[in-house]
Amino acid sequence: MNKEVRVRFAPSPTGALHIGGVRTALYNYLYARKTGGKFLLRIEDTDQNRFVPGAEEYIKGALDWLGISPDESPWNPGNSSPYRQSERKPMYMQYALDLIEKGHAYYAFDTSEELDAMRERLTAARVVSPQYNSITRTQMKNSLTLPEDEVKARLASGEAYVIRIKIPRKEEVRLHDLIRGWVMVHSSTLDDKVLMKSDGMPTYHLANIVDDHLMKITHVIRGEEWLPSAPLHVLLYKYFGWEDTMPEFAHLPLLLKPDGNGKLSKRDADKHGFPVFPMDWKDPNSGETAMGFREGGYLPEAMLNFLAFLGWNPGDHKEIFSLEELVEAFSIERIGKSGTKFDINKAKWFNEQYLRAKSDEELAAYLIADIEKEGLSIDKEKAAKIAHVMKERATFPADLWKEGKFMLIAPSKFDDEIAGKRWNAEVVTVLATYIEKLAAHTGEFTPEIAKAVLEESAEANGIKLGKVMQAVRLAVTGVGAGPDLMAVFSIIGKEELSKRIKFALDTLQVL
RNA sequence: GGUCGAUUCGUCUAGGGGUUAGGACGUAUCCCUUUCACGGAUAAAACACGGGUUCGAUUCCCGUAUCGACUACCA
Repeated sequence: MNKEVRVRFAPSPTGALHIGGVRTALYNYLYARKTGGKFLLRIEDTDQNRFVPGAEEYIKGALDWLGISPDESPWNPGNSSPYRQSERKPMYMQYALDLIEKGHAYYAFDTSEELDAMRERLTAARVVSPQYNSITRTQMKNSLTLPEDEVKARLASGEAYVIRIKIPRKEEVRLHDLIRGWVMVHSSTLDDKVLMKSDGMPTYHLANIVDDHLMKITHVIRGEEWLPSAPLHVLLYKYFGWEDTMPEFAHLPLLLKPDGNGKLSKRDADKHGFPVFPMDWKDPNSGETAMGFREGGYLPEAMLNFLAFLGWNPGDHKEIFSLEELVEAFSIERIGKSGTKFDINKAKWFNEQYLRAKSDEELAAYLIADIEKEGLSIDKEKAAKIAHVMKERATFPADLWKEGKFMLIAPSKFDDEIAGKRWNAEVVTVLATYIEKLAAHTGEFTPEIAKAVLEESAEANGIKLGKVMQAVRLAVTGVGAGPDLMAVFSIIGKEELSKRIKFALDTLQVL
């Protein structure tokens, strides 16, 4: 009895895929996997004016990066081809005509000037919401008001026209939403939406219903911004006679700005310096590049985890979920109703968790790439050691090198504040002794040995090691903070260490 | 303006007619430590308001307020 679940993500290729869209895709993916169903990607490119080159590839790339690639899409079609609405163009007219035949739609010949004039007239007459509806359509140029002959003549002459849905004057439209329950809307508040545009393309409303039906979509999971037009869609299913197979609806809460109110937008990204797009996006028109999470150093598994929790939660206290675990735990019932502010701090926290969970070897690869970008080189083993001591303090892979540069590059200057406070005759004595003992030492230079030798150097001069540690760190790294110093010594190696200490001894003055 | 939706710590949220209203991020303090970070511990921090219903409401109902979405031949 239960048919296979089929869900779709249906973005329009008008630019970079917004992070909110990515979450919608994720929820669709999770639901499909959870139920053993299929996740399809349909490109909604019915607006030829807004087509942006590269946007389709961007959408595909973003989903691939996150590992939530669709089961059916323009690139790996299933049995519902084509997956681009522009390529499905020839299919829609017959459905619109069917609606006209049934008396649920009509031709309209009004020019945009006439539409504007109508709205102005209504506004002037203080009509609350000026729209093309059951009242106003009686005063416009359409197949409901014009004589049949004239309509035929106009159509035959190739005059531009649109097809509009004929919304009933008085009807209660009931809509069931899996997240919000029953929503009731009166048809008098709906307007006669355009179904077929004058360029022969369907609008979203028509295409969406026809395609979802033909593609046997069982659940429509989309953003809350679609809730107001959902009653129209319900009406369309009814008029087509597809009520029995009408999909279930689930309208997701919106992603909001981190401060103030409103939908999260690119402006917020610029304002707060965090991305809202999954990957870098170069706008082909303006030439400007918008920052992406991927290039910003966010790990795909961290993004997935973070995004999943924006509007959904498993109901227990577990927070770190792999994709597989998300699939297992996911349910539409546990999706929240209210809008969610975008908290980049939480995203960073997730990133840190996943970064630390990675092996030293995996992290070393990032480190090596960054190091080679600067024309330097390092062997894998050493890179892994650096990754090991640096990963606890990194948020992004790039931090490994950014914060750990001193491992390969000797300091050329020293933090003045620390120097002023900590650099003294005792340190100089200890370090001078240390260099000597280092030179005498043979064999492997482990952190333990580095420490033992340093302790000897201090004791030999009757000085407590703890008192001079900060200054020792300063001498070798140039700064007052960093990972375990003895581990650093071991990684740097005896020779380099001695060199750095000599430089410090020559450079820093005891006041 | 109209229609629809939403409302628990600063943020993400759990919960649900009787609870010390729980967790996480962030913040603060303490511990660990040669520093910073990690880690551990602790703390401050919330049921928008007003009416009902009820022995009892943060929880159910109704209003109000606030916020949001939508209001195109865009999706």
